[in-house]
Amino acid sequence: MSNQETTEADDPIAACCPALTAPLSTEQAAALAAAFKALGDPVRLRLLSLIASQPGQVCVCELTPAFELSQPTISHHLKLLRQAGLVDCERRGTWVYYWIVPGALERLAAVLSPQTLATSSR
Amino acid sequence: MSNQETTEADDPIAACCPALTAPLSTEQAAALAAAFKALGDPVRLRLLSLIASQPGQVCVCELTPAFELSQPTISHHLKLLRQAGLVDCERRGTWVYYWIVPGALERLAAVLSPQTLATSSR
DNA sequence: TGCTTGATTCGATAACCATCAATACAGGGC
DNA sequence: GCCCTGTATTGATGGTTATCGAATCAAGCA
Repeated sequence: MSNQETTEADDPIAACCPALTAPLSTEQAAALAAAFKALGDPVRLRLLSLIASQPGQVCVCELTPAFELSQPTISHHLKLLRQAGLVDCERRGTWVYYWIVPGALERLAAVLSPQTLATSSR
Repeated sequence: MSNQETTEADDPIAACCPALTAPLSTEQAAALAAAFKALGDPVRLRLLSLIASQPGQVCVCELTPAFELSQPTISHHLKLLRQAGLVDCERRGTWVYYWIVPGALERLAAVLSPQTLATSSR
C-alpha cells in the first residue's frame, strides 16, 4: 500500500485503452468491465466523488463518517476502487490517505467518448 | 419498444449530469451507478461496442451469433442496456434493430472527466 | 388459421456481492 | 511491553445477478 504498488500490471485500465467504437476483444472487455463495475455502486461513486472533490489527498477518517455504513464496509469499497486502479493510498502513521490515480478517470472517459478526447488534444 | 419510449424520465443519465469532482448526492450516485453498472459486464460492453462500431443501427440477429451465449441471455443484456438509457431499439417486422442513444456515452464520459468536455466545447 | 422465424419474458439456479461483527494488522505513546 | 486508535481483512449472511431452457409474444407467409 504505497505509491509504488499500483503499477501498470495492476492497473486494469492503463494496460489497454480501447475505444467502444472499435470492437472489443474478450480480454479488453473484461478489463474495462472490471473498472466500470467498480463505479457501478452508489457508495463507491460517492467515495470517489469525495476524494476527487478535495485537492490532494483525503484521509479515510474523513470519508467514513460521511456514510451511514460501518468502517469495514467503507474499507472494503476503497479496496475495490484501488483494485480497479481508480484510487491509490498511502499510510502515514495511523492515518491512511487516498487520492485519485492521475489520468485514470480520463482514460475511462476516453473509452466512452474518444472523439471528445481527440478534440481536447488538438 | 419504440423511439418514443426512452424519454428523459426513463433515462437515468439525462435527468442529471453531475461531475465526480462535485460531491454527489445519494440520488445522483444511485442514478449514475446504475448506468456504470450496466457497463460493468464484459458481455454488455462487447454488445455496446458492436453496436457503436456500426454506422446506424444493428439487428439483434447480427449481435447474437457473435457470442457463445444463448439468445435469451443476449436479449436480457440488451434489455439492461436499454434500461440504463445507453441504447434504444425498434422492431421492424420480425427483426429488432438497436442503436446507441445519441449523447448517452458522451454524458457519462463528461461525468468522469468534465475538463475534457469543457475543452471540446470551446 | 396454422406454421415458422425472430425476439422478449419467465422462472429456476448457481455464482456473485454489499454489509456487518469479529478479528487482525499498523502505528503511536507511555 | 502494554494499551490505545485507526484501518484492513475475514467469514457469515442475505440480497443481487448472469445464465439457461421453457414459455410467450410479434411478425410474416401459405
